[in-house]
Amino acid sequence: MKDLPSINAVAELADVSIATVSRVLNKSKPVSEQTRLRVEAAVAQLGYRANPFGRSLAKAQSHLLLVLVPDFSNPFYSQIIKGIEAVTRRRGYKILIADDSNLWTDRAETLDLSYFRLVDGVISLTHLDERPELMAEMDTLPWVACSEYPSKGVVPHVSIDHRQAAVDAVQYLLNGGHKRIALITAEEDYLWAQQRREGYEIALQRAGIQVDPNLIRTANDLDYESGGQAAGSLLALPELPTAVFAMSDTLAIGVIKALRRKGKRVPEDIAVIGFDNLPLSSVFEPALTTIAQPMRELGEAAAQILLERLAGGTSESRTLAHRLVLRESA
Amino acid sequence: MKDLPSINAVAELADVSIATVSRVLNKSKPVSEQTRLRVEAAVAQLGYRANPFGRSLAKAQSHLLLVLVPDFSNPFYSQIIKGIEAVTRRRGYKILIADDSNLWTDRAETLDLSYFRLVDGVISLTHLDERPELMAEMDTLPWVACSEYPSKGVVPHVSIDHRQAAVDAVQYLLNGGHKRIALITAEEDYLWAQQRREGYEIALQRAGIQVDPNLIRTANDLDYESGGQAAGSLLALPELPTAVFAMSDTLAIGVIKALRRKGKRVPEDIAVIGFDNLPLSSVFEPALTTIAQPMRELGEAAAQILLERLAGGTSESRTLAHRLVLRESA
DNA sequence: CTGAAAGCGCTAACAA
DNA sequence: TTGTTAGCGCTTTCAG
Repeated sequence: MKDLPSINAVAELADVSIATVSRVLNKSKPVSEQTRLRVEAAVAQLGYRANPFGRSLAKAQSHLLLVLVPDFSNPFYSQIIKGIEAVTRRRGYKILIADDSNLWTDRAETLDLSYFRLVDGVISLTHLDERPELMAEMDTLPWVACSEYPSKGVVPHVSIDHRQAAVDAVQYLLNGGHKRIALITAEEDYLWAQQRREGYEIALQRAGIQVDPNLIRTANDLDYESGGQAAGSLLALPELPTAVFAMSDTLAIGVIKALRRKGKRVPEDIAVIGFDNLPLSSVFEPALTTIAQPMRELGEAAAQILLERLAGGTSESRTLAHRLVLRESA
Repeated sequence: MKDLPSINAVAELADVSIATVSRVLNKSKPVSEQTRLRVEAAVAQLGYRANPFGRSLAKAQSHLLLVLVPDFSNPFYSQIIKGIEAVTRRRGYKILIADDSNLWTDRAETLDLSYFRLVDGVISLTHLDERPELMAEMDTLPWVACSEYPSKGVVPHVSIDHRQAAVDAVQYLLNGGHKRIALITAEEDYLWAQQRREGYEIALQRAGIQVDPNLIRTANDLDYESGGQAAGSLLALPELPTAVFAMSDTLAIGVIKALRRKGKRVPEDIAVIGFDNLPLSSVFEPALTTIAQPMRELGEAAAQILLERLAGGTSESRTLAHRLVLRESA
């Protein structure tokens, strides 16, 4: 394409040394008003912008951040990333997004590890246990986990209290008089899935209700169809549940559609409660009763922690508040 | 954090020159079996991975691509990006995503132009007319536009035939006997909005129906509420339309909800047709009749064109096929 | 306040 | 087949 001016061109035009140009560009040392103006004029005239590779090489930092995400077309994650973006951009960082989803399906492909030489830090929304090649990079760079975090270890993380949130959801159903409450869970690789399941069990036990394994289904994925399948298998039960706690709004919607197709009314015959409070959950009919996660804030908080660490600080993990949102489905 | 080994460390350990190390790393020149093995052993032992900044500086290319997107949490765009990611990752490129949405609302903020010094090429999904600071970068780097493209100029682009797609949608309604067909359009900055509107007008004219400006509403945004508002104002009309063509599925859903709230049945009282075929359009009830855009393929094609250009080739613009998807809403 | 020069980690031309 | 060396564009001592 076109050859771009380098710092040398600027120095020459302004009749100063490249060191001086660097100083005015970075305000790293005092420069006399007069030469500063000359340099600025030269910069403007040439349309000069620094080559980031030269800079990164010299300073050993790139102002690039890596966001590791299981699937960024999932609205839950994309909201979080919005939050991350908003705070990092303001501080002059750019984000590199690595979508991990191909990696799960396609065992052959593994995350290109050169990502980690490129960035100053990483925010991970993905599952890390059993990913030693990723965990190894935690000695190399500052990490922060968001929403999902390694079960053991010392990575600072931001998330809601999934266990308590699940207790709240199930308690709400119990308060409504439900006794046979089904659970649609996701693959329990994810820590949040385990914790929500625990919450489900705790709430039932507190109410003196025995956990019935027949009422628990594991969805293959987090999409509508998986929810529908799980609901279908629930409908085969001799005695039906009167309520369903689905671990995500997308699952809940799949469940509701499947129930309706079989002639069940929601919430009259079977109540359904979801999780996440995605934008579409208020649009779907019946509007979803669900646990709201503060997605944008999760992302913002994670970014803030990372940025502070990058600045030499040492911020800690945070737990943000969830909220029970009452609508029509339960 | 931790100091990472450089190419020097490898060279020393393998007892060769750094040039040789570089050669085995890049397979750029023949190296004897024996020394190659020594180098590889050293690399493995040290866990060496090349510093991308050194490499980029020397080769003047980064294997980074920029994706400019109006709002990546919009499922339409995130599907496209999935397509882009899939093909670029396979070729060893990483993508940097710049979300333009803050820029529209927040006039103060403007896209950090240093993005363009960092990447080898750019794929733009965003509106470029009236963005001279962006257009200027087209002389600097290879660009390809996807879905949206500059009205004039020479950027290769990938999209569907929006005009024809709109004709198809409206024709379908006409075939169903509709004569009063409303249009919910979006801000017509976007070329696709203009073209779809043209398609709407063409189809009506061909049917000998006069375009009635009273039946046309411009939504403020592409979200549910905007669709609802537009529908609300349509309902104030003395004579109601019998069908609505909404320029996106999200608008269509907003429209349907607003109509229902006013006691109108869809499609019996008013038929509604959408555009895009987002995943949720088949889940919503009534399931949306809509024009399907091949989102993933759009992204893949755009990425292929860019990659070929980067490789010295000269691929051209492509128009992909759309598809009318008949479901329940019209 | 300014300039010369070393060095960041790598590639590639040139020599051997 | 291998090594030496000159950059790539920038930041940062170190002198002055």
